[in-house]
Amino acid sequence: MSKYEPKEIESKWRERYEEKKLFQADRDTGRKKFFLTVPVIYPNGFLHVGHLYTWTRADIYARYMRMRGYNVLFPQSWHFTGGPLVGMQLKIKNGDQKVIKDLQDSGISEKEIDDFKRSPLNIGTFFTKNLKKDLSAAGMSIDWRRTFSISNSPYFSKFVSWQFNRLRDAGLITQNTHPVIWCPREDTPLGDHDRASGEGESPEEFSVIKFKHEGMVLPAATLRPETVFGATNIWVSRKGGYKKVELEDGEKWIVSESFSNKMKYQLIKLKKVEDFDVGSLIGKRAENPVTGESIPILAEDFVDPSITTGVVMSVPMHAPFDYIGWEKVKEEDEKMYKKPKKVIEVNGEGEIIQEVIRVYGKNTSGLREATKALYKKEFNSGVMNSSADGLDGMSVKEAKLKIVDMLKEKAAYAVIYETSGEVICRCGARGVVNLLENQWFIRYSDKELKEKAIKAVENMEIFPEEARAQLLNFVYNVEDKAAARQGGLGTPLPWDKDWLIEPLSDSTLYMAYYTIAHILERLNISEVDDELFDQVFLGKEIKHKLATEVKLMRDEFEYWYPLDLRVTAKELLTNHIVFFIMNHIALLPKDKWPKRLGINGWVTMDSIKMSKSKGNTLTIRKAVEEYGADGSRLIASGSNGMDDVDWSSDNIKALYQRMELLMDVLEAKEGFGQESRLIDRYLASMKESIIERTTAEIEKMNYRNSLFNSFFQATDILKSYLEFGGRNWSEIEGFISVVLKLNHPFFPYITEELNRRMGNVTLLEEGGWPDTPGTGIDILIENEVQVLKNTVSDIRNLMKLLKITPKEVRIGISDEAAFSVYNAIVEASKNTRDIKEIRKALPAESETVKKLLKSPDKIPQSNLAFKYEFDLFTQSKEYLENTFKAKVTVEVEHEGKALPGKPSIRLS
RNA sequence: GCAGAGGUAGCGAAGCGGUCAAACGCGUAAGGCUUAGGACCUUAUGGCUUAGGCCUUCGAGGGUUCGAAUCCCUCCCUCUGCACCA
Repeated sequence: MSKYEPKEIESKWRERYEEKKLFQADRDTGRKKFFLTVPVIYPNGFLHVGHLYTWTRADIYARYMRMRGYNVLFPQSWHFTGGPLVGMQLKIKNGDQKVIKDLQDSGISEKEIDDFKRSPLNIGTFFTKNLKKDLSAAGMSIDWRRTFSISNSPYFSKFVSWQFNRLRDAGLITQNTHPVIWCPREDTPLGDHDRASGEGESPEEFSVIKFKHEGMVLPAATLRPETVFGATNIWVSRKGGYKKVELEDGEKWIVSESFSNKMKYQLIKLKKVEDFDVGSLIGKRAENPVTGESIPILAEDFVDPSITTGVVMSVPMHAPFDYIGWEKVKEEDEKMYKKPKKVIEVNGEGEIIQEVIRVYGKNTSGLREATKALYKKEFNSGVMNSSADGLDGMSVKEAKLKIVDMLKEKAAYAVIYETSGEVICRCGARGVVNLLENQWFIRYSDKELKEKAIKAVENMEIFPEEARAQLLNFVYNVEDKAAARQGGLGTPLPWDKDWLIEPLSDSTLYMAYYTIAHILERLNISEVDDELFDQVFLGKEIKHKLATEVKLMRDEFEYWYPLDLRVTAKELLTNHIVFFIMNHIALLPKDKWPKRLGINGWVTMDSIKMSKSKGNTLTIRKAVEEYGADGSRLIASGSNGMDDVDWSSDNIKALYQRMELLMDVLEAKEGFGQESRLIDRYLASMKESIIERTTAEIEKMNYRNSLFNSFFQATDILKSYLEFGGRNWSEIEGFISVVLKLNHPFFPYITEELNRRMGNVTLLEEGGWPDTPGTGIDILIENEVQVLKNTVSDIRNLMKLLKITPKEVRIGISDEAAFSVYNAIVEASKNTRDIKEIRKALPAESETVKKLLKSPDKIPQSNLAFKYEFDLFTQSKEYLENTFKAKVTVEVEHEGKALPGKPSIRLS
């Protein structure tokens, strides 16, 4: 048994590839080009095999296209923009043990960690260096000469500035307010990764309805303003302090102390703040601005003064908490407390409020669930009833919009923001919503841009096809995107240097930058300006000081662009991919728009998505160490489309085992000869069939199907060939050589090694993809081998059934006449399954005809050949005798049980 | 709710109008190989069956067809996304 040692062999080939600079792609107008990219990497940790999945999918395509003769450019770069690197630096500096321990655990030295404290860039450069090593070790055929770091390259910053200036020229930049979650202590935006808890929470818009009480406003915050018709009372809390605040316009609001502190973040300016005894309100009454009703003000424990205003309107029939509250107070004060009424009807539901409370229970978490369920139900299928004066018969969705107008008209409406759940900063402070003023947006909502984008997506090639509908939906719904922020790393907005362009917005067009990076970054930075980029990317007349270089870059861009394939995981479909497409459309002419997308799912480990936060990662480094690059790359064949795939080391073992089978065959070369048999045709035919199928699948990035054919099927077929007595070395050699080529994109090293062991001197890169005219495909022999396999299994069945071990197996093959009847029936049945019709096509009635036409729906669709069937069985006698340890005779049967494709079997 | 995907043997997963009782893999069982175990190889794995047969299956129910896991209708269920977070 020849054991394969990935480590040595892989590094041997890697060195050779590097020496020969096989992955460096230069402009070559004599060759067709293929340009593909994967997203830039955020270098704040090691990559895991979840990432490897995406990269390998791209690399396979790169290698495939290279074998097809294309000049393939596959570059890779880094993304430093935003908060994570800065955040990590701060955490290390502050001695965050978890972060430090993680770094130590992944083998990073104290000296390096110390280095990280000094600058976030040190972290980035450390990881870029190491990640580059890991990706190369995993066999990525990347041209590293064109690499850059977004937010760590002044040249790239010039490029982004140019991009934003041009977006602004096109009227696609606008300014507006924008809510973000904010740490009031550190006075910075509070991104997910900076949170001790509350990951995924986002700002939520609340309506404030102004209830009036003695010249003061009780601002009740709600997500469901349409239920105001059913308000029975106002709740406040006894737990927190309240304030009376005076707004700029003179309105006096009673709000919780906590809210009074947050109002400045919501751009509500306060003239005066004074303590207020909320107890003095209890039992008093407030006026509902919509209905004019006077309702009591009561205290209730479930009101949390730290959320929104600390003032809540009670709508018992539409809010489980309120319902429970009402049940408590209704006895006490019957006369001041009117009976609650329903204002929303849900078709087919009766007392829905009681129902949800019954189902979910009366404890706090139950009521929370009940609230969610009720909101969902009423929002989606609720209709306002006659208690909602003016909105009667309107769906809740409509009513929600309408009530806002009504409230505005009565000057009883305001908007505030609150976090959708509790967010705690790592510094310990509770996050608030900050309504940022003058935030810069990219206007992705622009109608013309959207229309173009939709057309572009419709015309793009997308693998898998399912992703298209989703993507169209996202493009259709995309809104303006806040494009700049304060803090972190990034390129300043060219016209407003206080703002830094945020990570999703500075990485929409960088694929174009790859085409020129290696030239641009050699120039004198002070000479790199907007005109230069206009001339390179937009084809403006070249009259730059650096005209020679500009011309060079223009040529590069013209040669390499458009981007032929973008490969990403599915989570980027909703944001990055949309922005990427729209920026291309906004800035570049149509012939430079992206052509193809490849979307994939995630990698799971025991069915849980692999991610750093879940702690179930296997780094690329470790995977390659343990399983070899080829073995690790097997992950790419996990799925055809966007399905998630599970990391399985069992499959990797199976891969190497099968590869070793090929090695064994190669080593046994001396045992084979030139003897030519019928089964050779089978191997030759299957070789071409496999080429055809594999090519069709790999072309569409259906790697699961592709590998199934090119490797697992192929090795099975070779096994069958040998079993059935195939001995022709040149057939075997030709077959294995094709198998190696077809699998080279997946497993570059081991295929390269085996190719060498076959005595081939040329590298597979130069060998080319094994195209086939398909003329060698002989479907008859493929069918007949199947007949042989079926017959073997039938014999086994019979032996079991009869409980005998035969001394002799006699196999009867139908005569030639029967085969021509059979084929005539097959042909005829392609047009009709009407037995009478089929009979018409046959020369004469016979036993064979009768048997074959017994059940017309069972007539196979494949033709058979007498000569093949007879010869195949005859030539396989040795194999059959070995298998059954019995004498085997094969004879032609003129009258008997035998049917074409179903030889008769007699055991004795 | 909207949008997308999907429900197939113990499990994972193909098949998407006709050799389908359903590829392939895992699991399980038997045999071989081994001192033994593992690995590996072979075979079996819906039910019944002493000559290759029959019966019931592809979420449920209807329909179209000579023929349906595959097409159409209705229903039930599951998963993913609905953003400004990288």
